[in-house]
Amino acid sequence: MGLTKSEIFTVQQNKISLLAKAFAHPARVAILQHLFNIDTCVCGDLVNEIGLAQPTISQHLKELKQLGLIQGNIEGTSVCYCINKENWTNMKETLSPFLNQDLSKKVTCC
Amino acid sequence: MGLTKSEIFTVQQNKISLLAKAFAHPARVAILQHLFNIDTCVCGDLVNEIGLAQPTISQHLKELKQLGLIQGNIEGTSVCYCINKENWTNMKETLSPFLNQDLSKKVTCC
DNA sequence: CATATTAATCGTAATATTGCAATGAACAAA
DNA sequence: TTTGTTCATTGCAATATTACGATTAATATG
Repeated sequence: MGLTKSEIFTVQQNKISLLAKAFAHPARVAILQHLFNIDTCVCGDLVNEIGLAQPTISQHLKELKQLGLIQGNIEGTSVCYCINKENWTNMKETLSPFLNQDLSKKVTCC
Repeated sequence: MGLTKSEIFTVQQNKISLLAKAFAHPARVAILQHLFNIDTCVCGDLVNEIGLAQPTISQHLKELKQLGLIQGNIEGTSVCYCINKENWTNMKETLSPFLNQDLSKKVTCC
């Protein structure tokens, strides 16, 4: 086994879990925070910033790019990464109904 | 390898990634949604509701319980699960600064 | 052209996660 | 006590993820 049974869940449930997976590793959280903190796009200083090897960072960047949360273009010898604003907003709109489910009616009965 | 290097990241980054991991599987998303949707606590109908075997559901419940997002008490032969309101609120407060980082200053420069 | 720089990709090893059959523990009911 | 019900735990197999050395590809620079 070890294979998630995506087909028995709704599209929304799968979407939420895929987006959450992006944040489910501290390196990816750190990468995204760094992309938010710097003024310009990042051009390769992520490897120095975070203490992981270059192929590892590259792999995390690839995952974030595949999800659309970041984007990157080739800029001479280096690649320029930045947050994809539109998709970041869409991500929040997908997660929001789930995270902000109504707690007021809930009774802590156990 | 295959071992996340938690020690090189901040406490906050690790905290965010651990919480995100709770939502990084559609079964756990479905379980939490179900606990929100029903009026009372759930007493074992999760296995019927979601199409996974009982040990699998039990395992996902255990992870959610360890994170504090749900709580459960023994109630006769069955166990009663519900959302832990306080910890759910805390979780949102932990994720919020990360998810709601300021996009307005960002320029999509690549 | 030769060399340096930067980042992606490949290959591989180690650990983590997912899923379930089998079993066990606790309790209720006959 | 015996049986049935419900859920946790164990043990195991399969897949996924994480990490990095080695290599490759692309482009600067001398």
